[in-house]
Amino acid sequence: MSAKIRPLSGFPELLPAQRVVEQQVIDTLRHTFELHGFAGIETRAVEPLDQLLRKGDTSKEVYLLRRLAEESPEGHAGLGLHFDLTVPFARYVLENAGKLEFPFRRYQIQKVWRGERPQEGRYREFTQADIDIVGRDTLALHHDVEVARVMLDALSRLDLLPGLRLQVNNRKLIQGFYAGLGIDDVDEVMRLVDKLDKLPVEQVRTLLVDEAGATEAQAEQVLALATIRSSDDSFVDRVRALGVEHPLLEEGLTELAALVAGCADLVDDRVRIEADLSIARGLDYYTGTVFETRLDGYESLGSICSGGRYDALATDGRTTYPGVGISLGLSRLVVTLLARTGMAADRAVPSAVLVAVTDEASRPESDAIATALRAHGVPCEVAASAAKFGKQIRYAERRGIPFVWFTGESGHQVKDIRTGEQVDADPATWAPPSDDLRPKVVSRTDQEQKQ
RNA sequence: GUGGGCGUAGCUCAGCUGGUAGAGCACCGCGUUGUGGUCGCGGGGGUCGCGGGUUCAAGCCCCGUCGUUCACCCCA
Repeated sequence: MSAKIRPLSGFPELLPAQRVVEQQVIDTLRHTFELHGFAGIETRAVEPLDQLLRKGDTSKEVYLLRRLAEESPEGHAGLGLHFDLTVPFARYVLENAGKLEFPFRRYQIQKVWRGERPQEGRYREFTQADIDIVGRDTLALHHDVEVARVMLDALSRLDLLPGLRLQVNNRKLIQGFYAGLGIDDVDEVMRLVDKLDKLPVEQVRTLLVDEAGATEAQAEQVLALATIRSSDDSFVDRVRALGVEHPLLEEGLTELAALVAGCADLVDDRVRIEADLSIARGLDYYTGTVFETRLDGYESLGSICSGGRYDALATDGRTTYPGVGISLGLSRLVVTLLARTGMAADRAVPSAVLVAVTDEASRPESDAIATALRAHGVPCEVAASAAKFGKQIRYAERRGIPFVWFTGESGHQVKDIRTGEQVDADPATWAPPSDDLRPKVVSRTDQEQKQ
C-alpha cells in the first residue's frame, strides 16, 4: 500500500461530519417514504447489458463488468453497473410480478454509476432516492399526483434546503400541441425546447427552423407554448388561447391541471410547484407527466429531482406495467450543498461524552462508566490514552465531543468543555441535554448568522 | 466523446527577466509534573503531478503524459 494515493474525481467521498448530514437526509427521506406507505427494496448493482441498453442512447454511460482473466469472446461478462434505479426496478417488477401486489409502491435509495465527465453536481458514482408506483395493465392518474405529493412532503421536511420549485409538464400536452401544429420531428423539437434555460430564445428559434425543420410559424407557436408557466391551472386558458387543437393536447391539459390542483395544499414559501410547459425531459420512455426540480440559487446544477409517467417501460409481452416515479439526486444535492455552504455536523463522531482515563491501570473503571452511560442511550467513548487531562480534553475538543467524564477521589464528575462547568454526576443516570445527545447539522441559516 | 484553465507542504497560496524551495493556517514539543482553548519559544514535514527535452543551471521555457477543473454533450 505504498503506491501513491491520488484523488479520483466523480467518486465523491465525505468526511465524517459531512456524512452525518447525508445520513440525516437519507433518514428523512426513508421516514417520509414509509409514512406514505412505500415499501423499501434494494436491487443488485448489475444488470444484463441488454436490459440496460433498452433505455436508448445510454450505452456510452454504462460501466461494463469483466473479470481480469475474462476469456469470453466478447471480453466481458455481459453485465453492466446500473446507471439509474428505474430500469432495474422495471426488471424487478417483471421478475417478481407474481409475488407483488399492484399497484406496487416502492422506494429505493442506492448508488448508481455513469461514465460521465465529472463536474459540480455530476458524478460517476452517486446515490439516488427513487419512489415509483407501478400498476398492472392500468394505473390511475391520481398516482401521478401521489408521487408528486410524497416528494413535495419529503423536500419540505429537508429544512436544510434552500427554496425550490417542482416543475411539472405533460408529454401528451406537448406532443398533442406539436401534432396539432403539424410538426414532424416531435422529439427533436422537444430536445431543442429543453435548451431554453441555457440558450436565448432567438437562438432556439433558429435551431427549430434549421435543425428540426419547423416553419417560422410553427417555431413561433412552439416557443409561445414553452414560455407558459403558472403555479395554478391558469395555464390551461393560455394554451387554448394559442388556438391549437388536438385530442392528445386536451388530455394532457386535463392531466396537468389535475396534478397542479392536487398538490396546491402542499405549497409554501420555500417549496413550490409550477406548471412549466418548457419542461420536456430527454428520456424517451416518458408518456405523460414529467417532473423536474430546481433549487433557488443553484440553477446551474440543473434538476435535482426528476421523473415522470412511463406507460410501457415494463412489459413481458402479454402484460404491461405502467408506472410513475420520481428520482431525487441525493449526491448532487448533498455534495453540492456541503461544498457551497460548508454545512456539516457540529462534531465528527457520535460520542456525546469522552470518558477520561486516569492511568492505564484504571482503564477498566473508565470502560465501566462508558458501559453505564451506553446502557441508557448516551453515545460515548473512552479516551485513547491516559495522557494528561489537558490532552484528553483537547482530544474531545478536536472531535467536537461536548462532555468529558472524570473520576477521582472526589467521585464522578462531568465537565461541559464549552462552558467549563464541571459537576458531580452518576454514570447510571446522567444524560446530556437532549440537544447534545446526537451530532447536530449546522444549518445554512445558523452559519449565515454566525458570519 | 469535444474544447479551454490549472497542478509547489495536510490546507490556502507566494516564488521576480531561469541562479541552493517560502509564508499563513494546521500539526507536534516545551514553558505548564494530571483540567483544554490565549500567549511565548522551538520543531517536523516538499521526488515543485510524472516522463523526456533545451541550458553551465529548470518550480519557471518546450514536448508528451496523468490528474484536476470548467464549458459542450447528456443527465440526478
